[in-house]
Amino acid sequence: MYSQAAVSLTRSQAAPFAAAAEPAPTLRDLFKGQSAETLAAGEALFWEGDPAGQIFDVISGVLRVYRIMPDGRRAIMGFIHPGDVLGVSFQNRYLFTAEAVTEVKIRRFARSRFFGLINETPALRPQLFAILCDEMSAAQDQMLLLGRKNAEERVVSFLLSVHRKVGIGADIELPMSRLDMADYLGLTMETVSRMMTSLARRGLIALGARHTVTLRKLAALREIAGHDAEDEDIAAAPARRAVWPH
Amino acid sequence: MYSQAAVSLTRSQAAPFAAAAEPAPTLRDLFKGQSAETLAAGEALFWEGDPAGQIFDVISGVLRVYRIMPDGRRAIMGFIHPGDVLGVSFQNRYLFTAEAVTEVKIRRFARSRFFGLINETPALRPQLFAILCDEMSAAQDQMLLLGRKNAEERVVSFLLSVHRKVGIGADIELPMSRLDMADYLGLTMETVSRMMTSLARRGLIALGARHTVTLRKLAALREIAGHDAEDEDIAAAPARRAVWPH
DNA sequence: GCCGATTTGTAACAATGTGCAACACGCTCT
DNA sequence: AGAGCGTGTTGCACATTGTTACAAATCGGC
Repeated sequence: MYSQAAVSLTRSQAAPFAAAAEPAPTLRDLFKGQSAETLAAGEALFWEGDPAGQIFDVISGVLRVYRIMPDGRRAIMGFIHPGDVLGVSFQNRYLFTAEAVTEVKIRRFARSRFFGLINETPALRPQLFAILCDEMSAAQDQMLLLGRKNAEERVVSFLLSVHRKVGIGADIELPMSRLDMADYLGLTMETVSRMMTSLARRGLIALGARHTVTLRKLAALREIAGHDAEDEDIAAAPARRAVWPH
Repeated sequence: MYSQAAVSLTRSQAAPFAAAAEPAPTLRDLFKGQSAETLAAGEALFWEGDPAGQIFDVISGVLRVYRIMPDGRRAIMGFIHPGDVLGVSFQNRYLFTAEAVTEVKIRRFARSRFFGLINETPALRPQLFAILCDEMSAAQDQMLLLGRKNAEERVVSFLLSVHRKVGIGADIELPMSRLDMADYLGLTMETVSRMMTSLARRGLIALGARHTVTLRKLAALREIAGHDAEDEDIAAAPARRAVWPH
């Protein structure tokens, strides 16, 4: 579940590098030696405009990344989950703020060292490229959602994408607030709430404890979301192999 | 003017590579040897789902890149201008259709060869990275626009971004139709039309021949667009130097 | 330079989503 | 267990944008 700036490597690194001379390192291996840090819910990891000095491996918890307009309007560009790498696609400065939604555990890595290793290690380059392509792909999905889907479609698309990313059976956890969802989906808190209620009333979902939702009729939900969303599992999986394009 | 998948290198390649042993090649130099092709207005360069076999250097003309929903709704992800490189940020397949808005001249380059050269030529790698970062940055701007700006702000932001990209003095050319603009801005043709009329009535812009607009009060327009847009000239320019992050 | 086709502009009306306010629910603290 | 607070829900009036329909302007041929 992200539209931006972070991409799960659990899949992207799945490519077979058996042919390489030494055991091919994966990007996430780089973080192995780094010590873990903990952020409390609500704490910022970095701010829009900060010099982009580090990249981050998310071990646990969820973050939101967002930009704010001068008058206070907020647009959340994505939610960052465990397994995602955050802060890669910047040149000089971070272009959004990253903030913990829940308690979060991360590992840091200096960008200079990161790009030094990329430069020295051919096997890492397709993986970096894969991250950036996946980010773009997610951003495109989000532009389609924001530009052309109605409120219900947006909410359902969101639920399905969370389900795909971190769903356990038919249940999903939504650790973020309704306001976070609204700022991600280009809606208001109230509209999100109304859509959730409406979906529940029709038996498409069931609202459990606070942040838990059960997707009761996956097929119907996919129908509403309009292609993409969950089908991507099949459609996009091949594209996630981290092999240099050929 | 793009939100997606293509980035001008005229700026990105500006970094001084004087220190390099041999004259450092720039990405766009790669296309030098390729023969130019012409597309008529309305012709597609490639389709969403096609195997991503080539990248393209746009010499002249404008293209639109878009995705279509099963029911026909269309979301334009960006407009591609001369100097942009198109088709880079894909793994296996193109994720959108690219179609000529005007007559277009392009040069092709096989992706396999492209990435081979990237692998062999360290100086090209920061440039590729810069392209991808600029694409992400543009996509983020667009998500903010689609998620949180109203119709007037969207239209003004668009006019300013066209002005920044290809404006001559206060005049801009809008080769695309109102429908194209609408599908790019998440609005309807009629709303775009209304906003343009309203801006003209208030003297902020002047509507010339069909596809020509004069920005009469830049300051006021920038105020409406809400930060970003045109200020980026100053803010983002440093980020466009194609140096490997350090 | 004229004619038909296409695109754009305008206006009346409808619908979706918003804004506000009241209220309910659930969690935490004591 | 109960008070208090933050968060979520719901109803209603309203605004912005979408729809529909039609008029006007522009373009592309001939």
